[in-house]
Amino acid sequence: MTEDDRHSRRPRRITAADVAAKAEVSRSAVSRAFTPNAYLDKEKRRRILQAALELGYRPNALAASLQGGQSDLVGLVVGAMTNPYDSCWMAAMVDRLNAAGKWPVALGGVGEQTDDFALSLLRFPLDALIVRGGSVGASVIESCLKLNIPVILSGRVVEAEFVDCVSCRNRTGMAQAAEMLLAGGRRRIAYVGGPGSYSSDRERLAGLTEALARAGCTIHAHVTSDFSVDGGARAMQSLLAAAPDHRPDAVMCGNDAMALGAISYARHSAGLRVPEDIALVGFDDIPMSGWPEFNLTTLSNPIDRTADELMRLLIARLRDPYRAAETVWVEPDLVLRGTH
Amino acid sequence: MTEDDRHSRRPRRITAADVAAKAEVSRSAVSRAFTPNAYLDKEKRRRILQAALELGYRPNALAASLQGGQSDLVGLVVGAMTNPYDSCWMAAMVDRLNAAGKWPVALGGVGEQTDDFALSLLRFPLDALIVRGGSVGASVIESCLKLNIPVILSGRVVEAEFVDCVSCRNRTGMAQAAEMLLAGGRRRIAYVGGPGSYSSDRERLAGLTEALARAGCTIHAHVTSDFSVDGGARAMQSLLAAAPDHRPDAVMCGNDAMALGAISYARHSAGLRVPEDIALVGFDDIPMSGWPEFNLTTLSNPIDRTADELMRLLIARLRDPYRAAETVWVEPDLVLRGTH
DNA sequence: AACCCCTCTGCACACGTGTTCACATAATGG
DNA sequence: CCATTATGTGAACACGTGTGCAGAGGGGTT
Repeated sequence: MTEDDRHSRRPRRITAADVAAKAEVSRSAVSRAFTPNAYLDKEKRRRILQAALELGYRPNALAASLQGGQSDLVGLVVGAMTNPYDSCWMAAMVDRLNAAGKWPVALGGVGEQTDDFALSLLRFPLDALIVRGGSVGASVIESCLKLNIPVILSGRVVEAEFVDCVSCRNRTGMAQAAEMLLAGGRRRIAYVGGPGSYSSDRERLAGLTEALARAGCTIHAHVTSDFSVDGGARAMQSLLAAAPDHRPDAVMCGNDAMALGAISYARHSAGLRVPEDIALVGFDDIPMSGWPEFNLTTLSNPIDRTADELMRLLIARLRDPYRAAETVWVEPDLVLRGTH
Repeated sequence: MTEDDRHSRRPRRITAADVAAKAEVSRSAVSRAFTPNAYLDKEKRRRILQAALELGYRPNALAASLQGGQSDLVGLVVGAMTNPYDSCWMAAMVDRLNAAGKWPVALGGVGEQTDDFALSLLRFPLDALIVRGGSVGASVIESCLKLNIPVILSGRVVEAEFVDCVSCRNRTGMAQAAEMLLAGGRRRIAYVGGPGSYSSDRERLAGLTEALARAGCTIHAHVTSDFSVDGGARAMQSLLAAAPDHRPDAVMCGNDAMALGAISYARHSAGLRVPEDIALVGFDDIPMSGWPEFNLTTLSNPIDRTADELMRLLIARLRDPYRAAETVWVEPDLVLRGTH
């Protein structure tokens, strides 16, 4: 060992062999001391655990997982973590995974770069990969399946073996909200959506379009944005740039974040009254939407229910890797507040 | 292999041996094909990579890390992920860690349970553990050091070998804000803090107390809450329960989340004008505080700067595990908006 | 005494990878 | 022609763990 090595090389982790040496037993005995139902003399086990405690020893979970068991690592691909819904979703999932003894390896961001990251993530022997929305491409899912890593999707449905899904019924939910607006006399209904690449966004748009068609209307305007608060404000700005009698009398947003930005712009920048001058409806029912400042009418996209189902699918998949793929549909509820 | 095994046992992951068999080369050659500067026939490497692509093979990072290298796994302990500041902090860290080729293993929650979780997390050979605020106890830090896992703290300072820290100058920042309120004529200044177990909260309270003392004042009231929006609203409710001439004319909050809840309660439930009837100051400058609905005067606790420094400390620590512990202080800026 | 069961223990292996080592072949230089 | 170097290759090992296997005792039963 050179001088350089001694100083820059990382110090070794304490191993079972170190504990064995200190407790003057074999290395096997140390391993057995940490295995609940293994034959081991009581006194010996006590001595080993004592030595382990003093040294701060913990079995290396990675080395153990090499033996063919589970690694307890679960990939968690979140979309845009600055988005309030995604961030709540992540909090809910991290809590549940921790409680179930699983460890989420987090991956954020959106776009092509995320695909590259996700592929690097697959270097780890994950028990499963949980993906929020359309944050990764089909190639990632394909790679997972080749590696025998089960995939669980939240907010998107892909029909494939070993791919379980939880999704909200976007179309019927959106239609329900549109009918409510029509019943309230609104006729010039605009839609502020996200990038067309998101299937959830396409479904929400479809639900709106169909409900309007049933009432003999068409969509008044369609602006695409980016699911962010600022993006919602910009979208509202462009909608209000039309001549006054061509302005929409209601705006449905693809998610709550954009709806909040839109409300803010309408009230504080355009000086409009909500809902008197213009109605606004969101989608997701994030906590902020219930605050008195916004009091947003929206569709609930229940995170707790979704997270519970995701965990149920995960556990079931780990118990039986060959079970048939399952898709769970979650019903959105119309939450009537003060902006319609 | 029994019938039961075939159906319930998890399918094996593709290994280098599988690729070697398919490409009709030795397993060593496969390993070399994925090592940039290894001697290997060009044509052979091409054939191996082709076979790997078809099988979807990826080297198992865990097995590789057994050799003594880095695992590229970094523990990331977040406090309350539903808290907007913590959630922004997490987003910033996850993005940076991904970009640096590190993988955050996330752990949320607060309290004793978190300590247990954190200890389980240490079963993995982490390159480092990054901890936000006071979310884990001293025993966890001690365990890390025994296992030679470096610890990096954000928002708390612990003086110990191999423990690097990034912290905001809470005391001077808070004092600066208090002086601004005093200069504006406020005299009955109350504080809404978090649980006293948080050192950042104690420092903020100390800064306020000192500034008041210099002006010959004392703190008007001190309510402890939980750093949440709802908690801020409840705290404001209890402050306003006093007889009108004993109500505070200014409230400083331990973080922005509580300040937003307090504003909301003051305006919508108590019918007060902010800042005419009562001034409000927060701490953190989360994005929401800049929205026109709130327009909160606050102290910036710059997340980008903090995250950059945390990453710098991480990289430096991995490069030289024996370097001296370093503490970085980040200066908060007073952000004057409309609530003071 | 002969036999068996139960408890306890250490050796040895497997897991998947990167790398060292010894060796083989080809190319180059004199 | 030989000597030297450059390039390519597979066997073997180390990493840290859990467990199968065989053996060693001890105690009880026939």
